[in-house]
Amino acid sequence: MTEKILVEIAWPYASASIHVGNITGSHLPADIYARYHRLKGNDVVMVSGSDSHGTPVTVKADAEGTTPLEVSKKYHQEFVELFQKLGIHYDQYTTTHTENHFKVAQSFFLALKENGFLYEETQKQWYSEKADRFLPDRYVEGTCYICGAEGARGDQCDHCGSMLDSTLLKDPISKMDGSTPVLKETTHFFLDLSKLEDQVVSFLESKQEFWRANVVKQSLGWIKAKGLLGRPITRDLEWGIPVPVEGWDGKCMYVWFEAVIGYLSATIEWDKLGDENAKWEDFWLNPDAKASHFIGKDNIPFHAIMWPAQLLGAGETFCKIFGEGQGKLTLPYDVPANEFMNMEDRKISGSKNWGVWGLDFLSRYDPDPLRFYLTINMPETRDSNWDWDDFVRRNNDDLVATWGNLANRVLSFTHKKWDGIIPEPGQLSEADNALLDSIEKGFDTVGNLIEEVKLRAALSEAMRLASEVNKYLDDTAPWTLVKTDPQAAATTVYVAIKAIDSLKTMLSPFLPFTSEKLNSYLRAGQPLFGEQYTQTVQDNLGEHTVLRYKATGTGQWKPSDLKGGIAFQKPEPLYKKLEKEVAEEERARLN
RNA sequence: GGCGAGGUAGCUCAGUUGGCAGAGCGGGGGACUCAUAAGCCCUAGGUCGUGGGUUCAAGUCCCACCCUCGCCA
Repeated sequence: MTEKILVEIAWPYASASIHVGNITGSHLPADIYARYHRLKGNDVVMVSGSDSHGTPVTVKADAEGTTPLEVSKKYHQEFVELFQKLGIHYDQYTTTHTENHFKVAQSFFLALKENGFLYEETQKQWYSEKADRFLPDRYVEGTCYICGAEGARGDQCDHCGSMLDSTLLKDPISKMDGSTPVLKETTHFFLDLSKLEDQVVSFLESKQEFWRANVVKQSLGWIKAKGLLGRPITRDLEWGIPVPVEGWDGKCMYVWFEAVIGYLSATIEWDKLGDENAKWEDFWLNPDAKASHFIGKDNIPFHAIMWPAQLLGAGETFCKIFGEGQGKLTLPYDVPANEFMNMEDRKISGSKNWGVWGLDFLSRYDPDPLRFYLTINMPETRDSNWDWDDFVRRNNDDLVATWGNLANRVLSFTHKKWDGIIPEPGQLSEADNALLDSIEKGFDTVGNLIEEVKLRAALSEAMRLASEVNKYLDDTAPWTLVKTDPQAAATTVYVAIKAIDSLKTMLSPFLPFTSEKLNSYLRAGQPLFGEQYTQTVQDNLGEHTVLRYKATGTGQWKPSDLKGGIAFQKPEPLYKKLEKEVAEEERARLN
């Protein structure tokens, strides 16, 4: 049965470069999952985009003396370039600053309003008369009213660790312009989460056996602690999506509320730009569709509590207001949140330049070694650590030695002794069949692990199978056999090539570039995967670039059916060994 | 402070319902030579964060504490 698989990745803020922690946290696991399902023949749509709105973008623009639009466009272009070079195959990577997203988000807002899940409330907030605007809590500094420490932020005091009520902060100063802010009343829309609490709780309870423990337990624990309270969904901002209600000029939707709606709007944009087979309704109004959110642990409450609440609240009314489709919006199938990756035992930090940035890495190294290291070290159950010595070691001792060398030794040997033609096998021995059976079972084992998003284990299992082929070769020793029994040696080599051809498929979600290269040796003109391309979209807000995917791949998640007698080109090594000194050089780049 | 996750071999991590502590890599030794001095075989190693408790039996269950990370509308 063909499944509808929606793969949704947390939207990166268009105000800072993407580092290895971001990649291993969400984009990479999502891509591996999506590629696997594409090979399985399922209908996959993988969506995300740049979060163009929000305070970080505005702050960056102020700092650089430019506009939020320019800042967001610059980072968006950078992200699109990175995903292409790293092979993150988005069907639709867009931005939140599009006419389409505005319309979807506003319809969503109005659906919640019509269904009675919004209310208005007036609160006091710091206001800079100098800049003529309200200040986000974390951009107000002052003296902590609990411990008396200076330099406390409006939302938290780093000295005593307390969460603060920003309006009680003493001697406040605006971090944006250095002025002394004043408290001013402002009215906002709130999402009435208390009315949705019961539905969210039963939704989470239904996922208890299936979702990762940290996701379910943290979410249920949060709700149990205080209950779900109303939460503001609008802010006093110029830059963002206007509140679609008369008399609300100068107010925009809060990004936490608006950005997650991007999953829906990106799918709708994908539909509009695609052919008649591309239907957003198949993924959003279909209870059997499987929608998974790939996020970091900091984002759990927004995807496991807020977003389900938003979807439940909008319900069938969204379609009515939006004017397309009919039915209830589908709730998430899974939220496989990852923990964090540290850099050389310290937290990754953009401002301290402590990290490895995706594009910078790819200017010196190939994408697959990065994907390999980030997968085998993925922070699935606890924080993990990027260590340059470990990177070099994993590259040389695992990737090159176990898998790269296996492919190279077999293909080189065959090319030398059989003139570049895969030999015809004779009768298969017990050992031959045992190896091929083992590999065949691997498709189920590895596939199931990927479906459960246990990607470290999945990759380890595939590597273990590669190791099994190495053992098989040493046991059968075709380089000796070829001197005494050429037909037996031919059979052995054929079996080994078939095993490698299968492993290439099994590893291709993880290592797409080198798998494609290996595949091209054996099946010229039959690529495993499709192609990425960019497209410029014009609308009332200007133009934006989207990254899209053309599904022209021929790869299938099943054992090799390669026949003897096929000519193949002389192989080149798939990976490079790295000098040990690389680790020292790279560490010197930090900070 | 509250909630959640994590703490197991030198390193990175597995350990399902309690039942003789596991893997990969690194270290030590060996046979081979197709291969990127890669691969294969053998081997060494651990007070399972700490302290109590339950049990015939605890990495696993209970209590307290320590450390790391995240969240707290």
